[in-house]
Amino acid sequence: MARKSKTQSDRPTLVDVAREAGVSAITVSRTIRSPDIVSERARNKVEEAIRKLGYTPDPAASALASRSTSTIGLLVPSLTNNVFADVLRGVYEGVEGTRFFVQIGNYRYSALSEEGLIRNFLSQRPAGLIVSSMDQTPAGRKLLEEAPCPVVQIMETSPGAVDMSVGFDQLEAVRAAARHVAECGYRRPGFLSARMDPRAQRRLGAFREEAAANDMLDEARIITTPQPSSVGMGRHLLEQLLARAPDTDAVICNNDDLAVGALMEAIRRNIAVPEQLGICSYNDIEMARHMVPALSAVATPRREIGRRAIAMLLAEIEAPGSVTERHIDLGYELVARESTAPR
Amino acid sequence: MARKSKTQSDRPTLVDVAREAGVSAITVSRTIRSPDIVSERARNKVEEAIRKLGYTPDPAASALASRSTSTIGLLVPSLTNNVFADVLRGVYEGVEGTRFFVQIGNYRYSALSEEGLIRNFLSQRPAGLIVSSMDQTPAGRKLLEEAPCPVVQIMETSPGAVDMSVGFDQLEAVRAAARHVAECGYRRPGFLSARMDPRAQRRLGAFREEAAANDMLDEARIITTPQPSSVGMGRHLLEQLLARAPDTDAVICNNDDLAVGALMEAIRRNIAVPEQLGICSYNDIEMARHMVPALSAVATPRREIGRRAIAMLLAEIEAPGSVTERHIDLGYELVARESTAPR
DNA sequence: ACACAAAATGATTGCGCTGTCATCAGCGCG
DNA sequence: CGCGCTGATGACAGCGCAATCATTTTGTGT
Repeated sequence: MARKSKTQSDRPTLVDVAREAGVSAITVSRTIRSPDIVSERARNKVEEAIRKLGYTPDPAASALASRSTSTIGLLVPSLTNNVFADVLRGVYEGVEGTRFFVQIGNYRYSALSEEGLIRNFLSQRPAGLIVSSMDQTPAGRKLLEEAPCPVVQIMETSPGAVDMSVGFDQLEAVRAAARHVAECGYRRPGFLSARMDPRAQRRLGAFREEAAANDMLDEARIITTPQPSSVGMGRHLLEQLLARAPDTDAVICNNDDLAVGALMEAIRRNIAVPEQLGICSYNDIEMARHMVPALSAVATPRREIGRRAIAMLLAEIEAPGSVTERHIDLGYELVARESTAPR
Repeated sequence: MARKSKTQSDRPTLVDVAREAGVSAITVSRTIRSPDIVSERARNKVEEAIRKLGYTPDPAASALASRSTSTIGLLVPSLTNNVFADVLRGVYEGVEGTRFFVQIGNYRYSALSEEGLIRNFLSQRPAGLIVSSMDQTPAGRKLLEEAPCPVVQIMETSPGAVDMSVGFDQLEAVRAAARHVAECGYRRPGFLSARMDPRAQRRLGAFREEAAANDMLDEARIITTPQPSSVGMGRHLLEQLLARAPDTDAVICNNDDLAVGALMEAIRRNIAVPEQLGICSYNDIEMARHMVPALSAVATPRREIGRRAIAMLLAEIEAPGSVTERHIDLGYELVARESTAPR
């Protein structure tokens, strides 16, 4: 207990390094955190000692003393969803090589557990937070507003963002899909959607508006399920759609899984795509373009969202207030391929 | 500086709660960590005080004092790969509701950066570690052997596992695929593989053996690339294969992306699957069974691997040495569907 | 050579919690 | 009625680092 740490079988500490290098502990701390304010002589000695002892800083002690960590919290509603898998990749690309690391919280599309996770993350004094929606509970929102760290909300555009945001106009993107289908000459489009979280609801709303504007809204052609999205679900939903409205001539799918599933179901039934049935997907993951026929889709910048979110966060962490462009709209792109065609 | 923490604008501490509840700080600590050794009276008072003050423990202080965290490190070679996405889901399912949380490290199929990540994670005093291979550098392996926490190696079966392991026999699984193709009567099978990490290499080796045993090994039909796997890559590799060996009558793909890509390329070229070309996939992600034709595949227990790995880890953390079954073989399953058929 | 600013370094203290013992109350039992 | 025992509680120190302020060294201009 009273032994000097040197005698402990444990890892070396700052003090051990300091002794080895013949400097004070704080100098060691400084050569690690801001080498430029330490003389070259001292720096060399310290670095040598660190190498010799195999020293690595204890993040817990650092966090306690400095009252902040190198953790960036990332809240996503799902791990299953390909969309967030892509966002995640972008995020990890962005943190790679920095001193930060990411911790993922999955709130499973439950605003309540999202609130819990926010509370939980915040209690860890994170360096920054990325959250995947604007749909927090009032308490959750308040926590974010008062968070002692930068916060980036992703996926959608700014209205109501707490601090910073990166995304695109999801509603406009869906409208673009509906418009595209209408412009191709399809007159009786359906809409398939799984997992009806608030964002999916809003997208459906946007579809309704745009369809109505083109005088082709028919509630019977809107098929949704609260269950998770999957290729199998896409097949199932198309099956339902065709049972309820056999004369449907196009279908907009709320994501790629569903679109692939719908396409496969159409092929099984010998329904010609795009002639008898147009299919337009949402998000455009890599496989969509390789299907036969290749899927038309609204491409969304998922990976880029992750990258930019991290970039903003890091900039703001290094120099609070330095980020001037606090709300980024990355846009979307309608990519017409073979699964829709002018008729 | 000399102010009592009460005056600080900051969050309440253990001491604040203790004062509020009229007990000592350590009692508060105990009611949080092991409520059963605290009298009911004290527990109630403390819980009340915690609620009143909105206290949350500071994990950094806890980690420093107790010399251990609630972090579980998860090292994966890729975030893009669907296989690890599934493992990840299993892992997150497993930690949900526990006091632990997962931190992911992506070593991008580089044993060297894996070593760095191991070092890095270990310096955080994790509660446990999950690593996705047996292919560490010698130094990396040594670190794992001496790790002061339980370690689970996943994906493969035990030979050479450092501590615990969960996986299945990858080589036997590939052999099963080759055998299946042979049993269907295909005589000139090819093999497509992307991202030739050590595991992929070994699988290719197993294919070679089994193919040779069935007298149908032809090096010209083995097409690999160091690049990442994707559906597009699957199309590309099949294209190469057919250019080099047009009489190929079946193809075993090292994962589902490639298989889907190969299938799509075959469809584009009007090659009848399974009649002219049999396709057998590896892993069997959800979409594989929904393709037209449905893909035959060796199904691997990815999600279950994640779940079991966490389960073992948590058991071992709670009671070191309590886990008796330290090497779990979850097996695989050959699922014959439409993309292969007896001829 | 000297004064003075700037740069480099150091001593001290405390972050919030838990490990380790010591203490104390309550209880059954001879 | 006091003994020892168990279960509950507390006092104290220290985990390893960084903030703060004090001190020393170095460099600069005249």
